[in-house]
Amino acid sequence: MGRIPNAGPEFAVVHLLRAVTVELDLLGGEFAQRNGLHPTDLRALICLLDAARSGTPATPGRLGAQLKLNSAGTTALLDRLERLGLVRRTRDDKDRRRVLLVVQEQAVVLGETFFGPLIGALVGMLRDYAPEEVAVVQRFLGGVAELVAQRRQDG
Amino acid sequence: MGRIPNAGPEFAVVHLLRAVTVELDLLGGEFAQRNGLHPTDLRALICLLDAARSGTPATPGRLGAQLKLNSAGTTALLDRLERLGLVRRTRDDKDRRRVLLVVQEQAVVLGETFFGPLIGALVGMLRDYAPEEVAVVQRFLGGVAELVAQRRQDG
DNA sequence: GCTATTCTCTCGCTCAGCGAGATACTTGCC
DNA sequence: GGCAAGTATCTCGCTGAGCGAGAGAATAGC
Repeated sequence: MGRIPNAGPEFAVVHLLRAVTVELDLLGGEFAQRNGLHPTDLRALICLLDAARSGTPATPGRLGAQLKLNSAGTTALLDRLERLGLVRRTRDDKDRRRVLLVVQEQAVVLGETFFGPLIGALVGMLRDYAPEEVAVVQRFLGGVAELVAQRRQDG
Repeated sequence: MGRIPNAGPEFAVVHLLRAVTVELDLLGGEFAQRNGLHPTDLRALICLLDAARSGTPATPGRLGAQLKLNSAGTTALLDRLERLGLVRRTRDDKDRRRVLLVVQEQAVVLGETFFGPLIGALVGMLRDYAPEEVAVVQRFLGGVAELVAQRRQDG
């Protein structure tokens, strides 16, 4: 092909990064399928668990925006999650137009089943890294996240 | 929450890694939509471009296996890609049961449009890193890819 | 009170992907 | 050679995720 230059450690990093995301996607997809849910459901669960952890109130609107679903798709998604007993809808008494999403215990367990071992393995791997090296990795990942987020904004 | 321990630089790395994959997924999805194709189509394109680059002959069967699609889904995917002029099907004269997938110039251009700027930005970012630091990042990403791939095999 | 707006849900639709099975070609065994 | 078994791809009918349009319910601003 030869249009995209393709040599040197920088390009190795790019390729590895892509390989990592592909592998993680596939892992997530397989886990989702084993547990009778769809990749979107798993992503939704991640968002909801993150929101719960950070104390942000979760609502259908917010979730739909994060996942780039329209309202109809979001409703269908929540119907699935509620049917599986992972989430419960509650009316917000402060603003009764809103629905608050309460993550159920089972969802936490599920998230743990998926991420727990992964985190464990990763932490184990990082034990072989010196603190400065961990800091480098951290700086790099932060940079990539920022860079990609910026590209998304530029459209 | 509190079940998943959640402090220290290792956990920052885990969270960043997840954030990166989520952002990259979303970026890919948005790019796909802008160009009238689906996330799966983009992933297929990546596989096909990789195969072309490495000289591996691409066939529907191989592609379907990589993307975890069954044969019907793979056929539909290729119909889309062919209709868009990104791929052409050719009979293999060595084994006339097979179909060889030829990536069209337009697909290369498309891949470049997506990855080119991203690679450029990443390479730019890596200019601020010392060679040893790039090596650390490389080692880390390689380790993660291997780790995830292994987890996928254990099922 | 009345209109704007905001948040969620319902309805009808399109189309990606699945399971089952058809089709075409190759390989191996007699 | 000819027939059975195996392999690669495609066709058909279906399920269901997600979209667009718009309805319903509650709030905010005048």
